[in-house]
Amino acid sequence: MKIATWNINSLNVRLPQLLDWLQTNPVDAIGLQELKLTDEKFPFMELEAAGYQAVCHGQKTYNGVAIVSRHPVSDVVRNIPGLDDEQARVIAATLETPQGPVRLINCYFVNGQAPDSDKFVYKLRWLAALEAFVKSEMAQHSKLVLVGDFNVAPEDRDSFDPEGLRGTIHHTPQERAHFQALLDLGLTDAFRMFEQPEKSFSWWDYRMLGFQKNRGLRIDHILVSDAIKAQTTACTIDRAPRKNKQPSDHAPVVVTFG
DNA sequence: ATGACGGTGTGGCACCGA
Repeated sequence: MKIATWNINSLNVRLPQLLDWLQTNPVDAIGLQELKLTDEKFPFMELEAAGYQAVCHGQKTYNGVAIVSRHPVSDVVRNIPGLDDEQARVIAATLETPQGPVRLINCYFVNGQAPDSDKFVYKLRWLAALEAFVKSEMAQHSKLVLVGDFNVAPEDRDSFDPEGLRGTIHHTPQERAHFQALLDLGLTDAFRMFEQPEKSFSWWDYRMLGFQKNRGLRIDHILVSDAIKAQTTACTIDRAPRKNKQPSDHAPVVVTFG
C-alpha cells in the first residue's frame, strides 16, 4: 500500500501534472491540499478515467482538500466536527482496502502568517481542535494515517535556516509543541523512521531560486498509527514534480506499508 | 526593511501563501 500527500496549489492549473504523477506513481490514495476550486469544478471524470475515485471539500480561491483513492471510501467527514470554521481544510475517509479499512485524515493546516498575528491565534485554536478530532478518530480506527501540509517544520533539521528563522512562522515553539501533541496521541512521523538525506525538504519558495538553492522547509508530513507503523517500509519525498514547468511549490510525500 | 514568484479574483492591482 502507498499513500501520498501533495499540496498542489490549484488543481485547475496542476491537474495534468497530478495525472502524470499518478501514472508513474500509482499510489493507493493521495490527499490533496489547496485545490482552490469548488466541488462543482472538481475533475471527477478525469480522475475516474485514471482509475481513481475522489471525495472533496472544495472552496473558491483558497484552501480546499480532497482524498483521491483507488479503493472505495466510506464515512467521509468534512472539517473538524465542533469547530466553527469557514475554511475548507480537512477531509477524512475510510479506505476500504483488500487488507481491511484504513482511516485517512487529510489536512491543510493553517499557515498562521506571523506569531503576532490574528491568523496565528486561529492557527493555535485550529491545532487544538484538530488534536481532539484526531484523538477521537484514533479511538475508532487502529489503522490511521494523518497526512497533509502541516505548515510546521517540526525540528531544526527540517528548515534550511533554523537559526535565522528561529521563532518565525513554521518554527515557533508553540507550533512545534502542537506537532509533538499529535505524536503524543500515538502517531509517528513516517519520514523519520528511516535514514534520509541531509536537508530533506518538501516546500521551496518560488522566489529567489529557492528550489535550485534547496532553501526549503519540511512541512508536509505523514503520521501513522502504531498498527501502520509496524508495517511501514519506506517514506520518501518526491522532488521530481518540483522540476516541472509551472510546478507547485510543494513536493509529494509517499509512505509505503503493508 | 523590502521584495522576490505564482494563483486567484472581476482586476487594471491587491491579497495570500510559507
